[in-house]
Amino acid sequence: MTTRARPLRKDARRNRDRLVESARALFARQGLDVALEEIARAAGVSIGTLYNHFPRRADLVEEVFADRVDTVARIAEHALTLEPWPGLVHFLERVCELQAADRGYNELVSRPAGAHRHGYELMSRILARAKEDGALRADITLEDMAFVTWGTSRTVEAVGAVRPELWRRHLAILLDGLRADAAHPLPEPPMRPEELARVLRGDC
Amino acid sequence: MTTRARPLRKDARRNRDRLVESARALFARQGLDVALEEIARAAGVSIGTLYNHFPRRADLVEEVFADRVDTVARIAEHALTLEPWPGLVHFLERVCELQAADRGYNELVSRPAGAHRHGYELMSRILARAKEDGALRADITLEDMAFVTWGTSRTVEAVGAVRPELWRRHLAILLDGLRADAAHPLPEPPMRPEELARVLRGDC
DNA sequence: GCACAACCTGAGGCGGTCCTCAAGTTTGTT
DNA sequence: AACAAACTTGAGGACCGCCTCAGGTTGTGC
Repeated sequence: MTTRARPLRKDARRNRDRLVESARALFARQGLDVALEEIARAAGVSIGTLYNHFPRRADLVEEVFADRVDTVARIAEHALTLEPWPGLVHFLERVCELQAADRGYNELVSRPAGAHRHGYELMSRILARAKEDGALRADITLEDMAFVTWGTSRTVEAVGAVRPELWRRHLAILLDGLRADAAHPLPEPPMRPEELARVLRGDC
Repeated sequence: MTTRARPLRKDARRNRDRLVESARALFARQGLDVALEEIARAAGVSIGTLYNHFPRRADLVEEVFADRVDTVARIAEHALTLEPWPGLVHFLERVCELQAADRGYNELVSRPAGAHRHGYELMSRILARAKEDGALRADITLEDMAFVTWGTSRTVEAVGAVRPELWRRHLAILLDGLRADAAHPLPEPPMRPEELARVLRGDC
């Protein structure tokens, strides 16, 4: 957590908030690689001030997308109130909607390096329920869900300008591939949790 | 075609070949955004010479990946000699292998803008056969194959450093989603050919 | 072996982003 | 009101990749 020893001076607080707000808007529209100077300009603040508050770009990114952790958790909790399979579908659809609505978030979750996946425990439960129900194939693991994120992320970004909702078709095909009644043996063992971690850290 | 009125002078020919060769290697390892100066250096040639032969980066990219058109066509032809469903599987696996083996090619086929998809007619035949056979679901179109490319492309690039073959698992799940026995109604109508063209052109 | 066209060279200008820091301004405190 | 600490400012240096062009070099045809 970013609890500070001293509270910020009120002008500093204001500037910081403006920076986060501008960054949020620009990340959403233009992705995570916007020029920092542009963010500062949009916030009506100098580039030096931006660096005062966020020495590294990653600090700003983290601040901007901190709320997404809660959002995903809430989605997951709601999914758990539905029937097992529809719950899984709902969860994945809502997460993809987040990706489709925010280019920066889409890059964040799909780009190895700097990504952190949310709501592990909740997602595990969603999967476990769907498996017990017999709807989700048994050979799918939590780590396989990364394929859904990565797969749709490219589609979302590709078709965004032409037909923004088209990723739903891609996801639907993928979902049919997750159903127990379609299951054919999978090649390659699933990612071990530690392997996924390395991927997300962007190890080389 | 790049048939020239005059044949190149022999030193020019040599330099051009070296440039293409160096570019091929660097694109494969580092992606399409390598510095042009680095390519020139690797070719033992000045940056000016690179610009003489390839005024725009796209010219160089096109030259480097020209052979892929034939490669994909050959894969498709071979796929047509197999049983319908295994033929489709084989085709998609081989194309993904190309993506996995060459970062530049992976970016080229998956990145809207500058991409051109190969062997349309052949791929159509592969799909048609698999549908007639009853293995491939009937509501899948040629344009849906873009989802396979886009989907696996991100996975390929994400897991390349950790477990290069892991995309096979992603592809297998996707393939199970393409099977007729798994088919559930799809949301969103398929891309119209013209929509796919716009996506690949990178329209905004 | 001469002359001209074809080709090569690379220093340097341009535009862009990152990041720093010394000097100036604002805020909270006494 | 006055002071110290907190904060802001923005010009400017460093780096990078793109691209040009005037001048030098090499190959080819006669």
